Amino acid sequence: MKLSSRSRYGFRAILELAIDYGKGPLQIKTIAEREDISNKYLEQLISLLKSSGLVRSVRGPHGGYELTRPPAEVKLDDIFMTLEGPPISVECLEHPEHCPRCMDCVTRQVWAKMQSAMMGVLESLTLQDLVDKAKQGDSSDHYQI
Amino acid sequence: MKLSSRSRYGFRAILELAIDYGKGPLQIKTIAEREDISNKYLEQLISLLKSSGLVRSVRGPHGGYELTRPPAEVKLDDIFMTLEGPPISVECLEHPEHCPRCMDCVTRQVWAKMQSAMMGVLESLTLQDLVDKAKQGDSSDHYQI
DNA sequence: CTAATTTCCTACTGCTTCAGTAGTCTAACC
DNA sequence: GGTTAGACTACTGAAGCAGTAGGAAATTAG
Repeated sequence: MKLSSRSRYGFRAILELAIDYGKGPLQIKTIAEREDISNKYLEQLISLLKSSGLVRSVRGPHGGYELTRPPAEVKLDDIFMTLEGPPISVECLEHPEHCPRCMDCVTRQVWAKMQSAMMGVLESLTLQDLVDKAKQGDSSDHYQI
Repeated sequence: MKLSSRSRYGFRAILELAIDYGKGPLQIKTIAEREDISNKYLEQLISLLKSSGLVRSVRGPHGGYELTRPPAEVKLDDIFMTLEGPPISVECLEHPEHCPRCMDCVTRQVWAKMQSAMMGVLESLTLQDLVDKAKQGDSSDHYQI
């Protein structure tokens, strides 16, 4: 159950968009530099976010990407589902009719519990929460000598 | 984040061992038949469980496998870690020194939360819990007309 | 109109992991 | 000593990951 770098990079990228929300579009190469991600690869990841409607693009000079909604209205589960799909994806969770013993399958209940535990975390957080935490971390740096 | 069939099969197999705990060793082919898993593949999965100490083997005729401890003493996180490794494995969670920005990385905190949410579920359950649920499911079948 | 800038789209590639399959070897029991 | 189990190693097709590459299309500035 390794987390893909698609998710890791994707989250960091959209967090940059959240931090700069309201300041106009942010370009791929800017994000790529800040987060030290390959330009071309990041392009694909952001296009995922775009096709799911979380992000909007502006083409041409001074173009780039920006969030379609304010960070406070973007829950992390939307992002995760876009980049990674359902956490703990199992055939019998998504298509119960597929497995004949599904109804009384005990292990299935375990997967379901794990899945809802993860979703609980993701649903309880918004991009704004992350932005706040990030800024909080920044300001603590100012106290350094 | 798809759950591997290694975990799915492995859990179902060790659950069979838990159900028959105390009745002597259970053979690969028996488990394979009951759970409809390839004989040879199951062999490998059980050897994983064996090498982590959860399961013991008896060779020769009337041999097979059995749990080393009673089901009530086997927490699900032991099994999961053996079969699948840490849930949401990320380099920066296991080796924080690897990433320079780890200390104030906000996304890292999200992965950590998700991981502990999943571990919480797995640590709160034992094989005995699954056995009880499975038997409960069985007895409810008896009420069918 | 044109050139520059930026996103958009598709294809390709090396690598690793998954999900098995196959075959032989070793231990235990009768 | 033969049968019945597990033990161990190697191999394989398929899929997904993590990029790389290259050009097309849109937008803006001059």
